[in-house]
Amino acid sequence: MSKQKLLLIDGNSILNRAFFALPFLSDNQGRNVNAVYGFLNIFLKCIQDHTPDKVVVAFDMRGHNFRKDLYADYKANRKGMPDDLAAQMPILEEVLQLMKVAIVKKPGVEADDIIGTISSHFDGESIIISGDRDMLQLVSDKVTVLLTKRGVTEVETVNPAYLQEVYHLTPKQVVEYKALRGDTSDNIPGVKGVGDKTAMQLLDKYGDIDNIYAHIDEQKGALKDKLVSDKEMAFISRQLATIVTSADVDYDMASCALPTFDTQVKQRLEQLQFKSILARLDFDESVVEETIQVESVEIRTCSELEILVQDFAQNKFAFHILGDKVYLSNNAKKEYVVAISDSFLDEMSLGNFCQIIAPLLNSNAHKIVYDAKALRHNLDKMGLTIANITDDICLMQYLVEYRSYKDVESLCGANGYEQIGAGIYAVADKLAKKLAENGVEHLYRDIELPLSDLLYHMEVEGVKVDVDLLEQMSKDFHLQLDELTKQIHELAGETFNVNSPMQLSRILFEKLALPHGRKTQRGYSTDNEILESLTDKHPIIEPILQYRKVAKLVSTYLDGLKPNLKSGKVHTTFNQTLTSTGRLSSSEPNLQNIPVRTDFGKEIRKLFVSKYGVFIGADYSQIELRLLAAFSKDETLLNCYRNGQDIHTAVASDILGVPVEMVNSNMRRMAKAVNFGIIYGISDYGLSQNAKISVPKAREYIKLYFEKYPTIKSYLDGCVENARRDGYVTTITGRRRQIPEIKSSNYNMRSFGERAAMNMPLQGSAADIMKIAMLKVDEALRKAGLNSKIVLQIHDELIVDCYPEEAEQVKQIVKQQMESAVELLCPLIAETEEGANLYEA
DNA sequence: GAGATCACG
DNA sequence: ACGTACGTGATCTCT
Repeated sequence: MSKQKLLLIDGNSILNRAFFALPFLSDNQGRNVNAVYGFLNIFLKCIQDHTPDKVVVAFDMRGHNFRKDLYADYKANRKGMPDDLAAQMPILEEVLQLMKVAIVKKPGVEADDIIGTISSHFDGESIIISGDRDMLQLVSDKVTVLLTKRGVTEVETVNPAYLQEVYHLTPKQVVEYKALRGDTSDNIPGVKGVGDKTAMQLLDKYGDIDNIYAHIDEQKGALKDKLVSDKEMAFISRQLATIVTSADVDYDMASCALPTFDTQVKQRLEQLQFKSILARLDFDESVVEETIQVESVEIRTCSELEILVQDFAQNKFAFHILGDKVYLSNNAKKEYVVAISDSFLDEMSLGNFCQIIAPLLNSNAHKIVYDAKALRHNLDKMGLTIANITDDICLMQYLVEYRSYKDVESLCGANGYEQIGAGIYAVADKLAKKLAENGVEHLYRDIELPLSDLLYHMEVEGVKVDVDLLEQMSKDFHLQLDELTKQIHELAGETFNVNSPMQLSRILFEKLALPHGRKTQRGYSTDNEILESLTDKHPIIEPILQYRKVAKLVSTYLDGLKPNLKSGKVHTTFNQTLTSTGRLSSSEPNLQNIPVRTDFGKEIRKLFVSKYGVFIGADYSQIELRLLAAFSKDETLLNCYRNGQDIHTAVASDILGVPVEMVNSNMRRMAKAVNFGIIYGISDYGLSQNAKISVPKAREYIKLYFEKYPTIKSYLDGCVENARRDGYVTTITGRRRQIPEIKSSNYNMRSFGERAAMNMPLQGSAADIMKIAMLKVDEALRKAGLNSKIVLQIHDELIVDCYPEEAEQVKQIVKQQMESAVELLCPLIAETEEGANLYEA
């Protein structure tokens, strides 16, 4: 499991800041709730901005002596809490409890000590939010402190580098600084007469107060007198400022989950009249789940299983395999579990089980499953097949709420089911309702569900690899690598690992003192762009660039392919429920990123060869730009496509104001970059980077583009508006993507949300259309009695492994079906290619 | 396990 | 003034 992120909130500090920063704010009973409001605002903002996995709020408990009694006086001197603020404490605690947020407090332990203790014991990244500068001593590689500024929602993000740069302090020196300077707001006395400057000078020279007093004779005049007379104060102050990281507090990390927003929370916030908070939260309106009691029956004997099979065959039932257990259920309250033995001597041996269950799996009964495609592969290994899968809750969940549960247990668990058999059965009903509410039943039933079946067959079919050529290429490339390595080491004057960006950075920018670009965590960036800018500066660059290219190809596509080979074929896995836009992804091996852009890389494509004779490759021409034209109804672009004109040339002509005949390749390239930028949700900086032009120049092009195509501007603005209003955007089939970032107060996050809102309808609709096309192509091939098979989908491209005698017909079918997948305001064009391997096709 | 880098659409 | 293009996966090194 990856390292978790923990958000720790200094409850009193934030509540206090909010109270003094905000004007009176009345709830429905006329009580002031300004501090609660301010607290929740910053609390929710932090969760949104920092996406923690765990959240804890720490509070002081007033009325108890804090920390060492000796110093209690100083702390007790703090201004007592105004009644108006004290009255808000229980309200806040109540709201946090409703949100199921973990609250930690303990008599005699201060909130900052609680935070210090929890963060220092937490095995992951901690983010602390507080208004108290004492907290800065906790800053480390693993701990970031967000310091509230004057207002409340503005924060200063402090990490060790920032602390050094802005405050010129190390985390340890924070307490030393306080010991000298004091802090009136926190009633830390410090040394009278020592201010900011003096404290810094002293620390700079001596490091800490022990050392200052050890060399006290080096001081003179008034400063020495002040230091000597307040020596005790300095040490007391230091102790006061020091946060305890080993306090005795009880907390359970497992219960520190993210806040939940259910109907109860909503009602309470309505009473408090927190309208803006209500507007930004997505409430889970469903009734609060409780664990649902399920009767779980073990099936031990063959005769029991036989009876069950009889009973279920007329039915609708859920079926799942996990490890050596099989779960069956036709009822949300009861399930049957069969443990399959791997010993053929046992009653419930794999053989016996398969024999009995096979008729049920192939019966007409409606089967409800989790991840049908994986299940089919699983059954394959047992020599079983399954027919009539009518629901796949994994696909359903993906269409309702993208990528929230990664396995069947968590999906069932989230719906109150610990038993997955009954859970799958019950969840299917719930999700069916949600699909209907979201208007994506058609997408589910007519696209994703049948596609799962097609993808299964594509995966099984696999792609043949020319193993001899693979060995040959691997050998050749390794030789080249050795050669290059030798050359690089000679030019560097020492041996080092060229694969290590860190070592390479040292060689290039320290040893050879070449001009460096941006920094990374461990050195200076050595990526392609930087290296290319250095080609003229040193002869070592050229072989390094070459090395990089070859090493990548060898490790990923030659050596990396070998573990995936099964009898001369590779069988990728298409992930159907992973991307946020609705695209597929491919893994083990990824066959959606076989090199194509460079001649050198293209060689790799020769490794993938047709099993039946030839590959037919078919790709959509500029599908996303066509969708942009169609969705925005921009007549200029639509006509361009209707007349079969070159879009990039047309756009170049339009925005640069030159006749089409005058557009040169450079101008066309620029227009192409702009067109891509539009699809990605344009920004001047992004375009400038990609097109290698200045930011003002990029800005100018974007401005010209939108002036020329105002309908596109308003279409894209509309996407952003939709996302802001509804919290999501949709594709041509109604597929949704939630975009919570759009409401973020963080500029970067919000901008990202806006770009995603513009991109997703285009990228996602293209994905939808391709999925429809795949189903149509597959169906048409079978109807025509052809044996050629779709083997790959690469987003806008299909690869069919084809019998030579079927080639012409296949080509025609693929093109025809792809182009007619949906009806748009402009034509959809697919172009086909043919060849014995992926290089040619 | 995270970050850097680079392969693709 | 902010600091960026959208969507992925694999491999390597270093912590």
